[in-house]
Amino acid sequence: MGTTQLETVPEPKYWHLKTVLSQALDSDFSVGEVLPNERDLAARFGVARATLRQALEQLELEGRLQRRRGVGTTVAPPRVDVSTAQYAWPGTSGDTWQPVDCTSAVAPVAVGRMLGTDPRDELHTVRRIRTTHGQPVAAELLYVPAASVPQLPAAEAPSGPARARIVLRELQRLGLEGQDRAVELGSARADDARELDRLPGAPVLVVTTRYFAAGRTAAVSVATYRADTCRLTFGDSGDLEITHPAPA
Amino acid sequence: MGTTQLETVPEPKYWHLKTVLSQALDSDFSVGEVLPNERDLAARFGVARATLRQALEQLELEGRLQRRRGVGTTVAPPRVDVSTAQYAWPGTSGDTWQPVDCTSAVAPVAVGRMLGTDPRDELHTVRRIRTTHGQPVAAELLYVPAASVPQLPAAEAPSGPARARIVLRELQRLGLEGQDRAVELGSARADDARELDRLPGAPVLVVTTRYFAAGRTAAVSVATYRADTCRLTFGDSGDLEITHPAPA
DNA sequence: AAGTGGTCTAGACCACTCG
DNA sequence: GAGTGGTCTAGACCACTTC
Repeated sequence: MGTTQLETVPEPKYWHLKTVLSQALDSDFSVGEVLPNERDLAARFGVARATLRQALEQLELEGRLQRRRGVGTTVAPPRVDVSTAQYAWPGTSGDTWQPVDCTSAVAPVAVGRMLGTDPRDELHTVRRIRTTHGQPVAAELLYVPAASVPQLPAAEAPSGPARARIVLRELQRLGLEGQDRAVELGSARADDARELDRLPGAPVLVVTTRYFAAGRTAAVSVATYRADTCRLTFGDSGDLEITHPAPA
Repeated sequence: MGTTQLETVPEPKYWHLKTVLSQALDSDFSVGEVLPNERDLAARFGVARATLRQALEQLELEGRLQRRRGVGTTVAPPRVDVSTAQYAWPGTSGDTWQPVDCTSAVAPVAVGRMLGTDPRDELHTVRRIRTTHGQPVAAELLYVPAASVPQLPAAEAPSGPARARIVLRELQRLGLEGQDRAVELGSARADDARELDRLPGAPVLVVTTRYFAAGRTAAVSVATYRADTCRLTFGDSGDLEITHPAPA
């Protein structure tokens, strides 16, 4: 028989450490509890601080821990389920987004391609944020070509949230013919990071939505969700809005 | 007026480095091209190798780079769109999954809770992998309680892919009443990592699907997609392309 | 055997929060 | 000002791929 060499592979220290810590979190800690600081933990496990941090980073990525500079490391609550299932224009009554601002700017190339607009054209760019349980979970930029909101009063428009709401209202005059979503991993840009109360580069789930109306792509939304705290739910087909079939 | 201190914040080196590299990738490199090795790059930018690696890690996370031990760092192709929109039992004709194996094992606690089974019960556990363009993109474990496939021949069943296909076939006898999806960030377990040709701990998008039939949760699937190479698409409502289970 | 990325160390300093 | 996590360094060795 073959000398299979099965698992002679030395497991990296940080990987083993992560497993040990993960079990400790399950058994010896409760949500919100603070862990010993990194220097103490590293000493306790007999590893360098950088190695310990590699384990902590993974646990934070998995939503098990929460680390805040100047404060400490705490046990994170379970991830929040946030729904992305709504089939409607943004700003329709019932959604949980809050308009923050609205500016004019050229779109990123990827967005410009989806909209089929001239890359040099300025678009209405609506900033919205989404919170649940008082915590910010997502920051969004909604790109609306001028052609999609032809009746928008041009010059005398106000700024800030008021202007954002006007653009959303105008958008809703169009008949929504379909929409389209994609999810991918990204890292937070500086402005998104600030809205989400995270450091730049923090891992985020980027949800790109295309809204179709009048036979073309009428708007594109790029929403970045905190990957550490969020689980995105898609109330698929079948009986929509299955809340909780769990027996009490 | 307030001395606002606006942006006195020193940008971290690795963050700036990432920006510079990102622009260089856009202008001076093409897909598949190999970058100089990490020691050279670090020297060229006048930083420690660890700092350079921090920038490379982020770019890999964003799907811009691909790194392989013993080989080098190459410019990654754009992410692949993979659809998760199918409304049907797993294994229905037309899906792109390939059954690999089927074992009996107790489910993870989270899965057990969704199924409402006794945590000590053994479930049929079907292993499948999904490939596109010859590359593995996802590994799945499908958990099927014995109660969901009552007519499954018990003892004399074969093993491997054949057994997996039998379980899938039995499952399709049930009428699918609904399904439910959630997406979150995770890190690859050792077994998934092997199937996905990545190292353990690699970032993955975890898609959890609940299948409802006979008034309860009849099966649960946990699929882990390579976060570096995949964009998950959800062909939402509007014009939906629901593939209904074919009446056999 | 040579060259690559992956892991690990033992330090240092910085930015932030809080009492 | 004390304590925390975040950044950075300059090394070392290991696992893997390729020639």
